[in-house]
Amino acid sequence: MQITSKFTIALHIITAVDYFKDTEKVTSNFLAGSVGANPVIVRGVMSDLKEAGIIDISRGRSGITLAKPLEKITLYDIYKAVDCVNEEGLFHFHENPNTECPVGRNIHRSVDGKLSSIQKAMENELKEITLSEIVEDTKREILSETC
Amino acid sequence: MQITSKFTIALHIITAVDYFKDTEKVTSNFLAGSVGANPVIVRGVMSDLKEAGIIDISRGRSGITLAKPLEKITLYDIYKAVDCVNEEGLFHFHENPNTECPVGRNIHRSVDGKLSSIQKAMENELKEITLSEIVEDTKREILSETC
DNA sequence: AGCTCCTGTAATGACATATATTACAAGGCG
DNA sequence: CGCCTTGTAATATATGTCATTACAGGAGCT
Repeated sequence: MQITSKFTIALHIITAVDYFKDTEKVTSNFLAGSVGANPVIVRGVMSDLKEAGIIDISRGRSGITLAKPLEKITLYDIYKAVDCVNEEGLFHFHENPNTECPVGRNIHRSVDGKLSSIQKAMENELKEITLSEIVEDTKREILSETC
Repeated sequence: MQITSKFTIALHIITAVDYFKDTEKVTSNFLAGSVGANPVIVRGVMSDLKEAGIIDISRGRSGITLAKPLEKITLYDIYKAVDCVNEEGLFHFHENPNTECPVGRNIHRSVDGKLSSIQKAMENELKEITLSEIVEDTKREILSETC
């Protein structure tokens, strides 16, 4: 079980949009080349990010730009935008516990709250990290390569 | 993306083993009836729990017993036992970032640590909850039914 | 205005994973 | 010894992810 790679692709896209904004025309094809994925996948992620108000997209020859400053974009925003986890939650409860069994009838109620508080704990961590940290770290890595 | 239902099935199994230990012969078939899943699935989870030293299984006519007191079993133990998340981690990094692109070459390094600290945060929450809480809560729910 | 480049999106296929199901071998308890 | 149970392989189905092809439609450039 793993969270869809659309999540890390989104991080890659935003980082690349910022990094190349002055030197390249940033399009889905360009990004697909950097990410190593199919342009259609990249467009799908772009679409999610646009809906979430994180990037702006223009159809002509302009390319993609950030709609917010990097410090105002958190990992949680991305996580929500690309729909990492569905409405049922991170944990998948088995579907058909037997309602004729006292345990089967009640385990769901007794466990649900605990599981969603665990999920919330993870989501709160996601809210603590902004894209500016990721972009800064990546730039630092790039600089230290050349030494 | 969701964590396999083997996790909640394991919680159900342990709760039922404790709840029925004095009144029923607890076998994979009996448990499968309560869980509402196939006996083979239940045996698979049982097998995982046995390997992790959480339950004891005998093949004869005995059934299943807990190998540890409930207070010493945490959700994290179960999570590890049923292999909810593989070695690569909770997040799935896209496989082929372009090494000829400075961003593609470095994003992995810059993001990895952050993602694994988020995963750890969730796992730490799992360590905080013991099976005795779950069993107690379930029993409380069962009692409050009859009012 | 027209051309070109780009995004938006549907349709399809390959592949992996989750769960169900059948079937049978093998081990322990009475 | 015989029965009941677990252990496990093989197979089927459903679902989800990602790749790929194809094409319609919008935006800017000339």
